[in-house]
Amino acid sequence: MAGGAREPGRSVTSKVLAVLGAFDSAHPQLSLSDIARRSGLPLSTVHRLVGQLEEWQALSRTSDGRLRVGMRLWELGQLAPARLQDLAHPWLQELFVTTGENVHLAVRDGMEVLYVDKVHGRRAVPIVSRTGGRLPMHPTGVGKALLAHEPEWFVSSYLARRLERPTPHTVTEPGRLSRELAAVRAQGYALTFEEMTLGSCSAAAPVLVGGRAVAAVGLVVSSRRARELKRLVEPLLAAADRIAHDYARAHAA
Amino acid sequence: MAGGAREPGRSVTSKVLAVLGAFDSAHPQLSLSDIARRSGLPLSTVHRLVGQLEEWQALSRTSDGRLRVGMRLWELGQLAPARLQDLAHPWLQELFVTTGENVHLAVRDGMEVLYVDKVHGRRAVPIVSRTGGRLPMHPTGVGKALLAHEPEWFVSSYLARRLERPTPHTVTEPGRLSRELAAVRAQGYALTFEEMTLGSCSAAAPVLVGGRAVAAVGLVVSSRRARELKRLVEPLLAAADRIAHDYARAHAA
DNA sequence: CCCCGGTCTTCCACTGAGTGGAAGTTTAGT
DNA sequence: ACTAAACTTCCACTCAGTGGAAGACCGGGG
Repeated sequence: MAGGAREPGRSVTSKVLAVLGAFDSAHPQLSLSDIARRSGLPLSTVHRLVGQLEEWQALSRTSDGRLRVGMRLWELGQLAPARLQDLAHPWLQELFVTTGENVHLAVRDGMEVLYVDKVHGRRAVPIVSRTGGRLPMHPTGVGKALLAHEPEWFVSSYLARRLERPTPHTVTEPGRLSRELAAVRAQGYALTFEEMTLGSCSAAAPVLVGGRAVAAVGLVVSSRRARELKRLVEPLLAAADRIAHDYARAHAA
Repeated sequence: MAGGAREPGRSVTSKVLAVLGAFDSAHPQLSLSDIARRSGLPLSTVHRLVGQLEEWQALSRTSDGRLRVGMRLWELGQLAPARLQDLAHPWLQELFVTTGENVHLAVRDGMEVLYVDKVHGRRAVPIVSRTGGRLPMHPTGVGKALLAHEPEWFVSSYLARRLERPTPHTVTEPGRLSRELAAVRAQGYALTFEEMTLGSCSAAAPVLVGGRAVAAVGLVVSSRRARELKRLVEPLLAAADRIAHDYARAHAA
């Protein structure tokens, strides 16, 4: 090779995955050189790999020539274990119908919440979360609901890190946060007010199976209508409960 | 190499993709040797690739040790162009609320329909389609709605092939099928009765933008309640229309 | 007009990552 | 205990992948 295999030798597969990994919810479309930068691979290598991925429709081009995840990957992604979503969706559905608000389902992944399903109507509040998206745990309702039911050691290692502060209302002080989590455990649900986005607030309940929170259901409403959240807590808890019930039954079988 | 590079030399990337491509909606979980068989790659190669993919959580193991698409790929898939889904979802939502039936959205991909979104309640009929799933066009409502608005040459090449016959009610005779398509064009929607699955029937309407069917909206109900479909056609057409309207507006911008 | 900063594409000589047949190991079924 | 199938490991060979560099392309501003 001219430049030749200088690198100690990463496997090709890991390079392919590095290219794909360059995409995330904050960067859904990238130029060739963006990918090279973000993956740390030489441009010529990225160029070749992208070409091959494009051929298979794992990546596709936007109208302005940038790259984005292709239909083929979406299709593949749909095959991922969907037990939780499948069984929860009808209940989210029902919750949406009774409340008319943004409804979503999230699980914990690492130190973040991962949104796995969402039901929303037309006049929904502009909402940050997106199916497949991630957010930190402490400023979100679902995040708090999940965090409150994690073991002690997990919570303290979460709090030990520097916590992001997306709005002035975000609670980042460890002492106050753990008192809040205790309250969430006690009352069975979490409330947030403009802690993630100015203009919206949320209520969330954990889906508890055998004492563990396997997921959380959240409602997001405009902060003008924050007082209405109280009214919505009951159906929210009911939905979380139903999902937990179905989940437990599905796992017994 | 012991056996060594006998093959003329496919790129590693293509092998990775061949492994992923072994998964489809009919085969969401596969054993190592299933993958080898389906991808045509030697077992030892598959073994290594799968190991690397697993490490990255592109694949994961089921409880019984078989492989399935991992969370990471699902997440990635969520980044795929979702304009259509995003804009259609609220209307599907609304259609579900007014009808209470299985609602889904499909597009044409090649000679098949690809289901891209679905809203369903609890007491839904067991339904074959699944988000990300594919079905042939002629036995499904959405398929007929889409096919009816394809250009002449496409329809004839579709009809020229040997058509599957999943139930005794499936219409496969080219003459009769093209007469049906003409009727669909004339009345603006398609009806099917147990053509794909015994026990369920459907109504579907194309989402027409500039004379082209960019997608189709479908309703599936139990065949016992087939007569009720008539009543549901009106909201169905309305939903398809709204989606078409939003779509056209989004594309103008 | 030309030059500059950026992005994308092509080239090519070298070499180690990938290869796959075969042998060994574990698992399941009879 | 025997058989068959699925899985894992091994290893010598070699070609697919490599990446630096040079070239093409595209605006935009002097």
